[in-house]
Amino acid sequence: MAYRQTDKVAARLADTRRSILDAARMLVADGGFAAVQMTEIAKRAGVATGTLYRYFSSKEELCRQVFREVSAREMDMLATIASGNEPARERLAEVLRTFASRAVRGRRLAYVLLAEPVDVNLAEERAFFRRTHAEIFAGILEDGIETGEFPKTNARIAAACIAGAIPTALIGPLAPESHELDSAPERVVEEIVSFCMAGAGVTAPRKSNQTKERRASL
Amino acid sequence: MAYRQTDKVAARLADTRRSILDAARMLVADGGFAAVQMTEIAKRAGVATGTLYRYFSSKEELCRQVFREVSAREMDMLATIASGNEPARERLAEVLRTFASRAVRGRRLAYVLLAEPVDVNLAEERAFFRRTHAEIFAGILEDGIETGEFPKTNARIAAACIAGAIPTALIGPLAPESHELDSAPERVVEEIVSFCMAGAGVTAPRKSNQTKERRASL
Amino acid sequence: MAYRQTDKVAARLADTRRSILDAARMLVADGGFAAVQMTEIAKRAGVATGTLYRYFSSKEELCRQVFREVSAREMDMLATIASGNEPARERLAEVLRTFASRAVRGRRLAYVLLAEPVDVNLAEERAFFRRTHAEIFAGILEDGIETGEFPKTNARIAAACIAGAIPTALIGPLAPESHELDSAPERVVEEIVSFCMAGAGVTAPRKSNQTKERRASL
Amino acid sequence: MAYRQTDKVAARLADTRRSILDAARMLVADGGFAAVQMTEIAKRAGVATGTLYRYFSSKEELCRQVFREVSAREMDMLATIASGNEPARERLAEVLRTFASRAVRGRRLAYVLLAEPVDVNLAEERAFFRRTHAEIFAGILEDGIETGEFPKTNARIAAACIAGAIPTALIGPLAPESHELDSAPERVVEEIVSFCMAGAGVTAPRKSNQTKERRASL
DNA sequence: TATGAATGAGAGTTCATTCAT
DNA sequence: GATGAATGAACTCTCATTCAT
Repeated sequence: MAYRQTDKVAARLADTRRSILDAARMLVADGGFAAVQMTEIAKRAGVATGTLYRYFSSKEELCRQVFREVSAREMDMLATIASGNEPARERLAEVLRTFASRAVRGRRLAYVLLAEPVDVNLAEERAFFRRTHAEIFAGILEDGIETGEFPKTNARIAAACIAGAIPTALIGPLAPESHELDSAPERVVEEIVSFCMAGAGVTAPRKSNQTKERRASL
Repeated sequence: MAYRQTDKVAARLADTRRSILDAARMLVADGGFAAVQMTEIAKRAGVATGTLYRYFSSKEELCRQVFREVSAREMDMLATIASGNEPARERLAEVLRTFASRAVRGRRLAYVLLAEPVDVNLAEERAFFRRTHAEIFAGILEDGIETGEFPKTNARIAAACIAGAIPTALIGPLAPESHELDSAPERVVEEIVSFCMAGAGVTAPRKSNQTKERRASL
Repeated sequence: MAYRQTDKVAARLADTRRSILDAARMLVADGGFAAVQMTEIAKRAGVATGTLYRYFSSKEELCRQVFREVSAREMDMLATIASGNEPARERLAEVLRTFASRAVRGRRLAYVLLAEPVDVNLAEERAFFRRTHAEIFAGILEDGIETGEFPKTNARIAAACIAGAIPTALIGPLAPESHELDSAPERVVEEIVSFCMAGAGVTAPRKSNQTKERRASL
Repeated sequence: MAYRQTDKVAARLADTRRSILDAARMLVADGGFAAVQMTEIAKRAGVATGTLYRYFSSKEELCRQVFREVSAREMDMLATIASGNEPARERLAEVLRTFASRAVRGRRLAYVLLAEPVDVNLAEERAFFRRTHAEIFAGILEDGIETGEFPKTNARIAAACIAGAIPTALIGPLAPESHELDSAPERVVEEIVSFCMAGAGVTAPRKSNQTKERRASL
């Protein structure tokens, strides 16, 4: 009885925590970290502002957690593909396609994760995210160089180029006309993938069927 | 009569204006536009806060001016190279080298110009800058495609990839270890240039002598 | 559960709101709307400045509310008398006495309501107040003209004269020596009523008992 | 020679002083004392802001001087009429007409003089003005009471009523429709004069020719 | 434990006044 | 004596954080 009760309580606590993080993530997706206000998070989560501080010691802490959660999902997805058994060339293409197509859907959130924020507090989190991100790319490149699939280049730098090229090509006014992105996102994604793979010294393989099936909501 | 030495006075005014813009630019370079405070600008410029408002009608106006100044310098420099008579391949390499090597020095500022801002007020300025920026790259690519130097690709998307790849590869924790950048920036720059040119379907030409001579302080 | 004693909480909120409005009204009475400062209101109300903004969206809104409250009380009181069944002559006398005797107590506040403000924001409120005010007088005058109690004159203009004469005669240095007002306010009020009624073409009736009983704090 | 030079200098000083006072008066007429800014006065007067402080020790001092000048003109005009040899009844009518018709032209300035300002600094000046003003009316009333022309009343209070009735009837939204004032100001003035004289216990005499000729710009 | 009203430091901006020229 | 750029205290308003209930 007591045990179940505790269980229930713990579940409720976890639910509240979830609500808060979800509310915060939605706000971040809408207006970036700079636009997030504690009052607004509380309102959306259906709790009082004071309650936020029972779950997170500060706004900074809450924002970091949001960042961590969102970026972890992305990194896991890419890491899974990267650790596969396919040839490096195919893994690279798949990773690039996944990265790019997911960024297309959740452009705002992708920007928040990838573009430098004004919040200095999140720099650390972002550093970790970007580093991991680049390491995934670099890992595949190194594999390919080792097996001779790719020409010998500085894998770290090429990885960084890729990590920058993709979101920039997709986000903001630099990107192709928005309607192009909205009407034929796959074509844009393929162009970007081609550019990056060419940059790494290989040609892009045909698109596999797997890619399509991955859930694409960021 | 008072103020007879109009020249002297005008010079002093121009100096003050310069001080303010310089102070603001330094703060922007340190923490981005969002972190800029009028009080702090005034303190660094060695003037009172009220003085700022004699030169700029609002914080927004001052920030826009800073943005415009910094971005204009960059755009002019790249546009000059782009409009040269050399083959597209050489112009592209030169533009990339200039862009990259300048960004290496003023990394923080380069980011501020290129990455998406939280400041809605500056969106207009940035949009113009990014568009112009990408158009410079795209123009060279199109030239090269027309002359047959480059394979046929979507110049706009490739341009966007380049515009993203370079600063990302240079800025922040994604970048190669800082000491690598600081000790041998040229090697890093060359790797990036290689990547981007390969992405566009050509190989990078040897570095010309011109590049080195351009002032590289952002 | 928290805040179960909703009544108590609501009462406290209402109290705070009251404190703020009271503090603001006192400051307005002291120095007019132009002299009101949010910091000072907060200090007098015993709250933080931020609290003011939980109750009123801006200084303007708060000032409007103060104006509305004070003027509504006055208008209601006069309107009630004006809508009575007594002969026009008696209603006019009663209205004048009420107006005058109330203005004697809250001289400064009466001025603020009636004299033209510098605050543009309040112009709307004041316009409504003055119009309503004058219409009450004009209504009685028109009634009296119709029944033949009063000679035929321009009721609107006479009403405006009355609305101006009374506070001016009572407020500020133009008024009879203050000690006269303080020691025998009723005599002064009667003289003013006589003047105004004579202006409208009738003689003042004897003072009824009702008048005395109306609460006279503005 | 030296004498003439000094003379010239003194004249120039006087001119500057005049320009400043004129500029200030214009601004006061436009927006009241609260809207006056030193910078703006200087600009209109064609001098530097610093120069203002060579002629007036502070903004307050300058405003007082403006107030004094404007009010002196009005008081002199009324005092001259009041000190004439005509019967009290005629002098009262003339004074009222002059006061009212001048106030019609310079409504804004009339308000500034008569309605209580928010500036506490000017209270003293206004007190003097209003007192003198009322004394002029009261003097005529007392004359008339003495000669038996007017019924016995409290002259001071009646004077105060008059002083309040006239501007209020003319200024602001309480006043008859503006177009009425603009199209037929004389009719409105006559109604007001009638009201005030009736309030004092006499009937208004026909309008004399003199009144018309007085310059009516406040 | 949850509440949400209250807090108050700090933001951008204004303007009467000063003082080097 | 005149100039006008510079001053900085004071204004209104915001929002992360706290704490009595």
